[in-house]
Order: sequence, then structure tokens, then C-alpha cells
Amino acid sequence: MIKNHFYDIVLKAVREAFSEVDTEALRIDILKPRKPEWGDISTNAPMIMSKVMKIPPKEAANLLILRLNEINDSLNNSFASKIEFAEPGFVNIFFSRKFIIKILRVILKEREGFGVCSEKKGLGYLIEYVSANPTGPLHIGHGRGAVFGDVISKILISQGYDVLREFYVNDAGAQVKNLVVSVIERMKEIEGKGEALIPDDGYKGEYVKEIAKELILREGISYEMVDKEFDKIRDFSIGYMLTKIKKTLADLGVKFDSFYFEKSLFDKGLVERCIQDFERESKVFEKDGALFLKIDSAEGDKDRVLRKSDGHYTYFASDIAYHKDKFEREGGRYKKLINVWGADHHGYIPRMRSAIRLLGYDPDSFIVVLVQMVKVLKSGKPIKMSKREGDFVTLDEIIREVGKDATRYTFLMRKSDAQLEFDIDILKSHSLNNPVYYAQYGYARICSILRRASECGIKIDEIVSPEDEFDGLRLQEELDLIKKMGEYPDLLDTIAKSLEPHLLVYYIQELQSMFHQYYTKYKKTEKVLSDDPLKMKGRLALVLALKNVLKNAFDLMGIDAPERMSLKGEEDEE
RNA sequence: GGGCCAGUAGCUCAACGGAUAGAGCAACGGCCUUCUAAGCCGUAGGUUGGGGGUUCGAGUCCCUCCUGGCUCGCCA
Repeated sequence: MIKNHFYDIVLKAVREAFSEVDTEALRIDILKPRKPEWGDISTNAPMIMSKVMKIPPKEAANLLILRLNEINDSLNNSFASKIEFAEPGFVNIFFSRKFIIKILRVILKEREGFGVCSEKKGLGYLIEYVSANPTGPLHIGHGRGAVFGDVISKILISQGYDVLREFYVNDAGAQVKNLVVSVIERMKEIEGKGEALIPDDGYKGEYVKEIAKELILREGISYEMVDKEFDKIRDFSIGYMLTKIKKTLADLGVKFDSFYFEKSLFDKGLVERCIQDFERESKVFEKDGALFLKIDSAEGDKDRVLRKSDGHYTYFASDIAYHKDKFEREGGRYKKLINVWGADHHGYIPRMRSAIRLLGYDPDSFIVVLVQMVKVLKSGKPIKMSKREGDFVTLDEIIREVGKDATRYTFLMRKSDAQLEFDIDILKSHSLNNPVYYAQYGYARICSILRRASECGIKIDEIVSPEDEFDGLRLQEELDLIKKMGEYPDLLDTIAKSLEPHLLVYYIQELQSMFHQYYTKYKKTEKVLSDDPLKMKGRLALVLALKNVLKNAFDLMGIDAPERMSLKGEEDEE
């Protein structure tokens, strides 16, 4: 990775220039300058050293530049063509041509492995996302969490982390009971035994009628039998919804390694055992017939009920047991638990953190990514959503109307902690302006060039070798594209650490924009398929590398990499 | 009232504490005899909600106020 590479070099230069200084404690940054005239990579080391040494930044910079030039000259593959000071206290490094070509060669050599960190980190992440109640179809908000969890998992895996993707199925609580009651009422209605009386906390959506219908038709359960068959109705209803949910997730390209059932925690006695441990350690107390967990108010919360006065356990109780299980599973394989939650759960975080600490684990190993609400607009007006009222936009509907790729891309474009507006009409009617097509179009354009080359009898694989010097690549835009591609591995590393996959979308937009500019500017004068064999070879290599980086990024984002896109005028009327 | 998130161009959003705050959409004006115009170029658009502070440097960190969303159950 380029940043690490230069960090080592700069640090070496700092140590040589200021041997008496302890460099460990310093915050020397390597950054990518925004302007080309500030070089390809730069460091704030002069400002830092200026402060430490009490000398002007310029003086510190000159000492550093002297050392950096020595290092640069000592290598047979020098990395810099120019190293210079810039106000107020930066050292800017301009990459040498050799260094840039080396990046290209690495991409061609590593192919789908480019950006992937081959070094195994040995750190286990258990990522929980979506985790919707199986009491209704997924709505658009679930979709955002689903895509976020899916992409961040793939990126963590690519960076050498050990990852388990899990869906926690809340199949044990009161909500499930509410669903069953609602289903039974619908059965009554369908069989003409009376009006369906859906309680206030029941579910009113159409899908409840479907479940009831299926139960009668396929399972042969009639309304008279409901008291005896309560468990069967519950299991069927949950199974039915879960199948629907899995189908939706599959349509969205979201994967899981495991579905973990809340009910299994009770069946295995894990909730009971967890409570007993707390009791033995005097971490709980009884009041008004309920069992409370003692939570230090300094941690931003208050005592919370684990077992209700009616003897049932709360969601909190089973969730504690669930987290304990996550930590203990496979001999403690998962050191970090990432939970992707809807923002309406933020008030739940302090009590869970406290519980993690009371379990004897480090609260910092419990990471919550809050995904903010999705505001759905239709004709510019917000739509109120309530699962119980059955009044909401389902994720299925969105996928059907705007497509998997556009849905994923729209979710990925925003930081998770920013609210998102999802205007269905705009995404439908202006679907051709959707940014996802911009990204895919560039890929298709590259494929088109390569296709054309093959049609012309050019044997690309024979011409382009990763060992080449690519002397035909001389245009500034070509070298800039390679440098941009060189940022890709650093970017993935950053995303894995910050859990901010939207950065990948912005990177792809920039890379595509650079390519489109290059393409348009030279399509009359300096084509990829040039008459000059040296130029053509270099440009084919460039285009192959671009295709490779785009494909790798698309795979991580879970969107298609289309070999071609239909031309304007051929598209379906929408 | 307490807590969490946000407030950046007309709209939707970017910007590891770094240098002159950037994209897309919308508006306006241009570019197809071409390796795909779902593209490109140009114009216009800003006191980063207000006010203090921290430092070489603040959209970014701290304090405070204002506005919006969410949340404060023995629901999940």
C-alpha cells in the first residue's frame, strides 16, 4: 500500500535528520494532496518537526528533503521525480514515471487480488445486520442496513479479517405472538366465522391474510383448531415470513453465513444461565416482582428489567445471552461484534454496553453502526410507514421498481449516519440519470474497446505483459489514471477501519470521471487502439487495469459489471 | 426536559485536524463522419445554521445557542 510505503520512507528520513527525536510519539501524516501541483503524496512532517525542534518549518523541510533525496537516489527504482517544500509546511513528493508504471504492473499481476490484503489479520468480526422481526416483509430501512452490512463484510474479508455474517431472528418475543393472533383473526374472517378483530398491537398488513390463507389451504388448519395448533401456526407464520425475507435479501444480493434464532437461546437454556451468573455475582435485584440488572448510572443508563413480573424474559435478557454466545462461540473466535442497527435503537446502546461489561467483556469490542432512517418520498411527499398498520413501502417493491443495482448504489452513496431521502418517483422516472449507470457505463465502455480490439484480431493477452515498461503511456491523463488506481488498496484499508463504505462509491465516481474525460478528450486523436503499437500496448494495459479495478470494486459493492449497455434509443420506455 | 444523529451551492450529498470547501441533479451555452453522447467541455451557484474557544492550521475538535429527525416501556 502506497501510504504505508511512504510513511516508512518519511519516518526513516525524519529519524536520520533528527536523530535525537522520539518519532513514535509524533503524529506525522501522509496525505494525498487535493491539487496536482502539490504532488502525488505529501507529509506534514515539517510542521510537526518545526514545533518539536523549534525551528521554522522551511528549515525542517530542507533537512528532510535532503534525506528523502538520499533515500530516493539510493534505490535503483527511485520513487520520486521531485521532492519539494510547500507553504505553510508540507513536503510534496511527485511520483517518478517508474513508480507509476510499477503500480500498473502490480494491478496487471494481481488481477482480482488487487486491493485484497493477503496478510491475514487473525481478528474475528461477527457482524449482525438486518435482524428484522419475522413479523412482516422487509421495508426500505432494512434494505439500507442490509446493503451496508453486506458490503462492509465483504470489504473486511478482503482486508484479511475473519468475518461471520449473521441475521438474528427475533422469533421468541411478544411481537411474534401479536403476529399469530393477527393470523388467527384473519383465519376467522376467511372462514366466515366472524369479523377479523386485529388488536391494536397486531399486524394489519395484507401479507397476514396470505399466511392465514396458506394455513387453511396447505396446512389444513381451520379456525376451530387454532387453540390446539397455536405452536404450529406460530412456526408456520415465522417460517413463511422468513422465507419471504430470505427471498428479498437474495434479490438484493445480500448474503448471510448464519441465521441465529432467539428461541434457540431459550431452548438451550442460555438466557437462564446468563441470569443465574448475574445472580451469583449479585449483579441483579428484585423489585415489584421483576428482576432488574444493576446498571451504573455513570454509564448513561438506569437499571433495566431482565425478567418481567409475569415471569417472561425481556428482549434485553435474551439479547445479553445472545451477545455472550457471540463472544464464546468457537472458542472465542470473534473478538469484535459489529451490530448494524436502525437509528431508532440508539437509546439501547448504553444498556447493552453496560451488559457487555457486566459479562466481563471489553465494551469497546461491542461496535454499533447506526444506520439512520430512510425517508421515503413519493411525488415529493414523505410517506409515513408503520409495519403494524401495514402501511409501508416494501423492499421488494423498491427492488422491483428501481432494480437491485440502483437500490444498492443509492444506499451506499450516503454515510450511514446521515438520513437518506429515497424518492421513488425520481429513481423511477429519471432512472437513466441514476449514478449507478454512470459507473457501469464506464465499465461497459472499456469492455467495448477490448471487444473491438479482439474483433480487429489483436491478441491482447499476448501483447500485454505485466513485466513491460509500457513506454507508450506518455499522456498525463494516463499516468493520472494509474495513480488513482494506486489509491485503491489504501482506500479499502481505510474503509475497513472506518466502516464507511460510501467512500468506495465516491472513489469509483472519480475514477470513472477521469476515464470518461480521458476517453472523450482523445477519442479523435489518441485512441487506445492506436496505429502506434507501443501506444496501443500501453493503453490496452491501462484499460485492462481499469477494468480490473472496477470489477473488483463492483464485486465488493455487489453491483453488476455489464459488458455492454444498450444505447440510448434502444432502452425500454420507462 | 435528558440523550443520539444531522445542519455545507436551489435540491441530494462528499471532504484521515491540512493548503484556494468539491461532486451529482436541476438551470443556461456548446461537443457525435468517433474505440458506445447513459459521455465530455463551459457558465452560474457558498459568510460550511449563529456566536465564542483550542492551534502553525477548524466544515472537521471543545463550549454555547438555534433548527430538523429519532429516542427516552416490565415493546422488540
